[in-house]
Amino acid sequence: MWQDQTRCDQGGMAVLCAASEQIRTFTRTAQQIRAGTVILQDGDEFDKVVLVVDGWLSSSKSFEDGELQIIDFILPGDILYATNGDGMTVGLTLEAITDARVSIVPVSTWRTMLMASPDLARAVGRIRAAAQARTSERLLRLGKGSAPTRIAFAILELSLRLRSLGHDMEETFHLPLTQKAIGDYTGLSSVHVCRTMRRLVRHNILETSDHIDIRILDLAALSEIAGIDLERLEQEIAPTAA
Amino acid sequence: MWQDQTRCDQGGMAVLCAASEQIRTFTRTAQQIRAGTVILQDGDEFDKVVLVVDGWLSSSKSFEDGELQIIDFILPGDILYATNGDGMTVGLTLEAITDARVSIVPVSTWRTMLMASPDLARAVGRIRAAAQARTSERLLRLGKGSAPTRIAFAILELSLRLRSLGHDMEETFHLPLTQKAIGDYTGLSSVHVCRTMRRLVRHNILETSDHIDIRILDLAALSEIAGIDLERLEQEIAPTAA
DNA sequence: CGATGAGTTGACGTTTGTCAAGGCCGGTGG
DNA sequence: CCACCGGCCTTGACAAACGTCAACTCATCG
Repeated sequence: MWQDQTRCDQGGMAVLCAASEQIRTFTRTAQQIRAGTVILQDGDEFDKVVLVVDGWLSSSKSFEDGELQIIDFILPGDILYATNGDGMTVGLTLEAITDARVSIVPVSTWRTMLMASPDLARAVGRIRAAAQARTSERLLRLGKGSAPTRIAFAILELSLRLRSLGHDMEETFHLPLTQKAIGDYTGLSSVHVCRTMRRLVRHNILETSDHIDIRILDLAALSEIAGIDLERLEQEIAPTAA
Repeated sequence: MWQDQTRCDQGGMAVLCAASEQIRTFTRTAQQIRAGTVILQDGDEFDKVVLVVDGWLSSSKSFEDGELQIIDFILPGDILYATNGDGMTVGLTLEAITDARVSIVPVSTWRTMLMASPDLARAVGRIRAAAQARTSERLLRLGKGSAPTRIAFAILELSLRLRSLGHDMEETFHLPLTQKAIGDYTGLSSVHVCRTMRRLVRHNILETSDHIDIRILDLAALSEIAGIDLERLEQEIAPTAA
């Protein structure tokens, strides 16, 4: 079981809490969600803002034939604006990957909070900018990247995000994901994810234990395969305090 | 040459103008950009907001080897928040596809405007939500869609966006794009774009003239190939007045 | 102890990219 | 006016990447 729970006083959550006392209230009154629960279905009516306090969520979309694509993983301190351009419905399925705690805030409340605290508004702006930058990087790799590129990038992206939540990058880190989930995130079949990860292990770039506890052995090589400059990526996708 | 210029009193631009007198000022003082001009380079320092008044822009990212992915087309009435999570640099290359007119607004001015006009803030929220919904749909198709699915979707997405700018869907519409650009948008090679579009033409789903003036003959078939319900897609990606 | 679900590996088929050649069109310079 | 050139589209032949199917292992759980 995944017990290395991230704490709400770190990463994006810390930025938010620093910016607004009211956010801290939300972290206390957040609702518990059990792993596997579907919180929102693509097409539902919903116009609120979702604040993740703890745990991993995924937003996804799928075709009618069942083919599913994970749009993003949503980690503690992230904010999900899932509502469509019509302002009434959502275009994403939101699911808890691990046990999680989320606050669901009506837009009117949210807007009032942003108006009341310019610091909070700036912090939220940074968090949204970071999410958008991540999405752009991923679009590039889904469109033009090979399987190794996509997987290396996913691993580095998630390890950076975990690091900003207080994990150490030198250590082995655990992703609460199956290979199928990684495939749904990278647009690959689970079989090909397996093959590609085995190859990275054989080349002494990664080490795995329990199939999905990952330790990066050769960060430079992995970054090159991912097609990134690690420091630049961190600037892009890690929201900094305003 | 592309002369069917969209006008700033339609679509998203109309929504914005209705919400704020100040926006109308920006549309008058916008700067002219010539087709082909690179406005921003991935990595530049830049923390302003770009408002498109007229013409087509593209935002893109690329690998060091030159492989390029168009992240989004930016049409009149769209707003580009290109700044990264660090609040200082941009993670996108912004280029004018056609002659264009854009306003570049400092974030402080922009924030002040949003604070001053709740209507504007709501309209901007809708426009951002629509852009995000479009991106999610495209992520799904880049990850799990076949070439025909991606191309059919791109055509329908763009035709919907043009329609909300006042074009008629029954008519032939012109995309100011080469097949290479469509490939960069859909993550395909230009050769495969060509093949796939020829096949759609042979099946009497599309008709083309001048290679890229498109008329949709069988909207139902195209929607099915794209994997969408046309009405639902319009709800998602067309910002409605708040 | 069987059942289930995840990972692993091999064989094979399909989709898509790459390379190459040719055609069409608009522009440019003699 | 014409020859030439460069882009872009088109098509075919071939190669590479990735998905699918199937079988096996292993750990977990009831």
